Amino acid sequence: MAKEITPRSQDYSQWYLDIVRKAGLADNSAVRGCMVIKPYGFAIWEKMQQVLDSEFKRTNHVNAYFPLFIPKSFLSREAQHVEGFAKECAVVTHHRLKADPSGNGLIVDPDAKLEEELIVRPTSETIIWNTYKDWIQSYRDLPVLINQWANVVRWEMRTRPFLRTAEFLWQEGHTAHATREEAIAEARMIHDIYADFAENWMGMPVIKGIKTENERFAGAEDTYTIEALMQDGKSLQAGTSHFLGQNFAKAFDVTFLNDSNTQEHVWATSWGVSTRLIGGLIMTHSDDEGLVLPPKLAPLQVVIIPVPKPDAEINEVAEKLKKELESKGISVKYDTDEKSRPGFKYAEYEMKGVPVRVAIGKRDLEKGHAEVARRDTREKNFIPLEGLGAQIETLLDEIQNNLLLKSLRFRQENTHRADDIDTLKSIVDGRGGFVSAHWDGTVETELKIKEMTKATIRCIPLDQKAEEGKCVLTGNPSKGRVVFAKAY
RNA sequence: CGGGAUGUAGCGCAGCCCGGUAGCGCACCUGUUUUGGGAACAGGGGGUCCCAGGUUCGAAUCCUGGUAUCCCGACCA
Repeated sequence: MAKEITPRSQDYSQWYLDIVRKAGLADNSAVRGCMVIKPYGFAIWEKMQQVLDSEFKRTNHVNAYFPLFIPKSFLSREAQHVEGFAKECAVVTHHRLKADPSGNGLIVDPDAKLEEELIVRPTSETIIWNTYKDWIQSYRDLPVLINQWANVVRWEMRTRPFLRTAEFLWQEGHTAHATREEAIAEARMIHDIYADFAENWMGMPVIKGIKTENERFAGAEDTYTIEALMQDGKSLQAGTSHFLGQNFAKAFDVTFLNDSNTQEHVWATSWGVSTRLIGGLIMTHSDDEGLVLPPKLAPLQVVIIPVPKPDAEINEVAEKLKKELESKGISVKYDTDEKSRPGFKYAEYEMKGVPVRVAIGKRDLEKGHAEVARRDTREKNFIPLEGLGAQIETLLDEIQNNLLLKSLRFRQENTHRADDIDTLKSIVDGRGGFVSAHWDGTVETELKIKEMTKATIRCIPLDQKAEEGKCVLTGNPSKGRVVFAKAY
């Protein structure tokens, strides 16, 4: 029994915080709203980075790095962009401290005030487009396909580890193109990469769609989003890819000469996923016993536990199995710590979401088998030592598939249709989930529905079927259903 | 940024009302016995009681001011 994790049924938020804490993913820090990502949590992020980074490179992107600070004036160049971010910026006003003349400690030196304040980047469009201006002259300079791995700061009023922190880690891609079509194709391609990553690596099914005017990125013409349904019936925006049109090119005066010698503004995209994905990963699979990780992203895939403690005979079998698994590219730990007993270790590794646990004791050796437990279903089986490595390899694939199937089933069971506002409200107020409903396409209606139900339009699904209908609120004509849900 | 609460050992808390040598559980260290689902016993270490001022012979406790965090709202990847 997991004695320290609050059950989901009792308090979902507390459960989430318990998992983050007890699985050793992150700690609160001395800084409000900022967390310390601990080695185990960071290892998951590193795995995510590896996969995404190689996908970006496969699609011809390169990495670069731009400054943490942005001159205040840059932010105001693009009108909607300022509006979207101004309220949550950390600002640097001085560059020096000095001893407090009236006692101990330090004060900000008033003589060290900056000419122009610097904003700690909430996102890098402005500093990057200011730079692109110098890089782009001709259609031959295009496209520019750059990604950066960075931290950003958004001064949020309320924070939760991974899901919303004042500082977070992410990647942000910023691309420049000669044509509208090419930029849109780029934004869509990245959208596909994000969706594939969510499903095939995280085992987290997502709805691919477009944001409504009200929900889209400040400064974008279109925002493509992936939305995942969490266990508590809320939706998590897991990644976005924006078609920025010529907004930033115009704001920063980035033009190029096309092949017929005319000046044009560049077309842009930007796209990002953040450490928020880790929050999504937790809330998609984990249970009351702790974290559950899909094998493809688990820092440790298999743990071998000697029962009750290591000895020469067990060590030999365990080490051999470890080598065999490692030769298949599987990460393995043989836990020879003699201070804690097997039961403690079982609970510990379940808490940490290690996909497969192998227990080997004297009795097992006599019978020529080992006890293999899978974290996702918590099933245990005795499997012959002969061929055990291959069995485990298969089992890891099975777990990966099972987690996706399970989440797909959950989403299916928690996706409903609503044809009137009362139904919409009762679903949202009850178990939550995705609600597919008609909407008349106006911001006013969306806001009114939000006010009444707390649900927002998560997206207009890309695979939206043309379907004549009436808006759930106004009864005005609608051409297709959109997805409502409460959001994180 | 509005409403409410809380800061005492690494973590979780009691003590405060009614001022008098700072405690409990977990964790940690040492030892012994244990060991197939979170071991037991014995001994031990660890504290600017959020900060500053005040009242007092004496403050974790009372008073004033600050500050931080958490919860509920509004705002948001």
